[in-house]
Amino acid sequence: MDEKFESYFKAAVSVDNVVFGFDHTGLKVLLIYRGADPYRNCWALPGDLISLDTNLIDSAEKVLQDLTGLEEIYMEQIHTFGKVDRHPYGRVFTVAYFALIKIEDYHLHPSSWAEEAAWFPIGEIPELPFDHNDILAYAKEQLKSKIRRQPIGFELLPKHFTLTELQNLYESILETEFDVRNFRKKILSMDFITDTGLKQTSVTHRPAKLYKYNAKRYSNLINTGFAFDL
Amino acid sequence: MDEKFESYFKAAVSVDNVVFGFDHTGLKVLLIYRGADPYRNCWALPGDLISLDTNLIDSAEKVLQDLTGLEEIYMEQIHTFGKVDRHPYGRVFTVAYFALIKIEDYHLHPSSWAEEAAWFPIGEIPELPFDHNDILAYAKEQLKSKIRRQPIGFELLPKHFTLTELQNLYESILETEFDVRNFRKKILSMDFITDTGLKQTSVTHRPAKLYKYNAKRYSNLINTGFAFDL
DNA sequence: TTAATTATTGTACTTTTTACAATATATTCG
DNA sequence: CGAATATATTGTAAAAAGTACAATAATTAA
Repeated sequence: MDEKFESYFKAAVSVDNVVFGFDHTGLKVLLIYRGADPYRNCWALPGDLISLDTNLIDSAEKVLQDLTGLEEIYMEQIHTFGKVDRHPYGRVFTVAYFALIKIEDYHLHPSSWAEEAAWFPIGEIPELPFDHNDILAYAKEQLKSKIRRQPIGFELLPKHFTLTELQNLYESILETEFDVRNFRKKILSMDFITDTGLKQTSVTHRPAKLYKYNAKRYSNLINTGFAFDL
Repeated sequence: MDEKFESYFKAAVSVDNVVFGFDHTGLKVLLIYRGADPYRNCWALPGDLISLDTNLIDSAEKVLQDLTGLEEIYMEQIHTFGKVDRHPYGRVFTVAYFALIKIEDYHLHPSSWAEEAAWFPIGEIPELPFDHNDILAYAKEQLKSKIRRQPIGFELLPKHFTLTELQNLYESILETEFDVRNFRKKILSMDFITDTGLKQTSVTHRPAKLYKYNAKRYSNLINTGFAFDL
């Protein structure tokens, strides 16, 4: 390699994950409490610098797996942030991902980081270090946009869910309201949300039917030119 | 900074631009003929390594401006590629952008690179170095998806265009066909493509009316909750 | 048995999408 | 100058999708 290239090879690249979760109180984001400099003792997005011998996507997945203990998490790269002064230690580009996890599953597998992580309601995010507030805002917009056109909402719900839960999820993320009858009609007409035959238990009122997402049917539909849009 | 961080600061980051153009023969991509190593004497996406003192977006814009001489080019970041072995000189992440330019304007401002750049029809792209073929494929998908929901098709057409040209553009990019009457009805009903009062000249048949995109009307519509979708 | 709570379902109306072909306006050529 | 050629422009009826709206059903708790 020519010497003139050397000056370029002095940057670092990190990944930062915006991890979304959902429960009956609404949409939440997983933040970690930093135990090391820079910005020690701050809440921040979970992320890490990338080792030179690790692929980008592997690095993003590893951060999440260390943090949650979960495998097969829905992740998507959303944007790369590269302002010159965004990191105090030097030139650090960060590649942001968003991830959707089922909060229940997360509680089942606490990891070494568990004590230092917490869910924050989307409306109560504190001031974060670096440009993490920007990243989070960007991720939220992406989620709003993606969830309308791709069947990813289910990633935030238990495997079996009620239509009311599904509607609450959409209303919460899209910050809007749907008519109960029309919402159900539309969802069920799409034919890839199927009745499990089961019902809620331990509720103090009429139990709702439990449904599940049928990925196979969805991909069949896609192949016929169908486009999900809510 | 702690010494343990030093090993991370040895990566380089580049930008690569997928520049789309359109003429009556269809969608085209601008490639450059590399005059320097690595991959000297190959057609490739126009891109460059990022200096440590340059913001990401500025770097992407500079590459395009050097190449085309144009200012105010429509650009959008699409994805970051970071496989370990994608560059022969070391660990290089690349942030890909797509850009839309009016081919006519480009011809008006040849730059220092002009002799080494050429438009390739989207269906006749040669084998490219690095992972540029992957980047291009990704960009093409993004374009297909974006052009349906955002009024960016006009960036590829002259300021004044006919509805037939507009329809050809959409049909070409989306690889589908529209009914002439329905297409025009839909486009014109959106109310932000306005008649200039002008007509084509120098055509050997009935001249078509010339229209233009009205950005102000579009943003007004957006504020009323309107969503473009073709 | 009644009260309380949430789940579930249908219909008429409006809007949007779709399918489909004849007429209009310009140039070129004989 | 008229005919041939080439593309531009326009409407309507039928189907599908979206919207607005409220009564009944199923369960637990008192």
